[in-house]
Amino acid sequence: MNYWLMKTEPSVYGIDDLAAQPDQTDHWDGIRNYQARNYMRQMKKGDRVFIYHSNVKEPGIVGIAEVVREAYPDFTAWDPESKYYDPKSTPENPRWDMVDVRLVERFPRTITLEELKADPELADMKVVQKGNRLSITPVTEAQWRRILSKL
DNA sequence: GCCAACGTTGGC
DNA sequence: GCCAACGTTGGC
Repeated sequence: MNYWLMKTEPSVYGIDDLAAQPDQTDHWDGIRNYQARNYMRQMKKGDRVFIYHSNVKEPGIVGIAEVVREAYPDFTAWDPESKYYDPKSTPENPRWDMVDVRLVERFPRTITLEELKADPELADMKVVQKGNRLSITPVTEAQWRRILSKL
């Protein structure tokens, strides 16, 4: 099993939106960055994902989801009405993928970016590094446990 | 709202 | 294939 961190802006789609879905399961669409897409393609059923809220007063990790369906074409790229529309992606030759995730746990509090940055053991995490914009990053098992221990 | 960092685009 | 211009991300 592998671990990941996925960023999202709660004003667009947050953990509460995931919680509101039937079976608390939804597809994770809108990834339009090749590196993030490639990470997503590596995700396996059962992998665990930290849900991270960005662009808010207190950015940080708010809960855990689980991969329930591995990468398949992101159909929002084919929809001219979608904000994620990409005319270069077609059903015949899809450029972007998504996965399905199910909410596992909503944390009682946010594990803030500030906390993550303050922990030397987490200095290698992409999310604490300056200028990082990648919305999907791998997390090691040691980092995963370290973060959970903060709750 | 600002702006640094970064990815992508397109002219050459 | 280079690189300037542009758009986006996301912390602050």
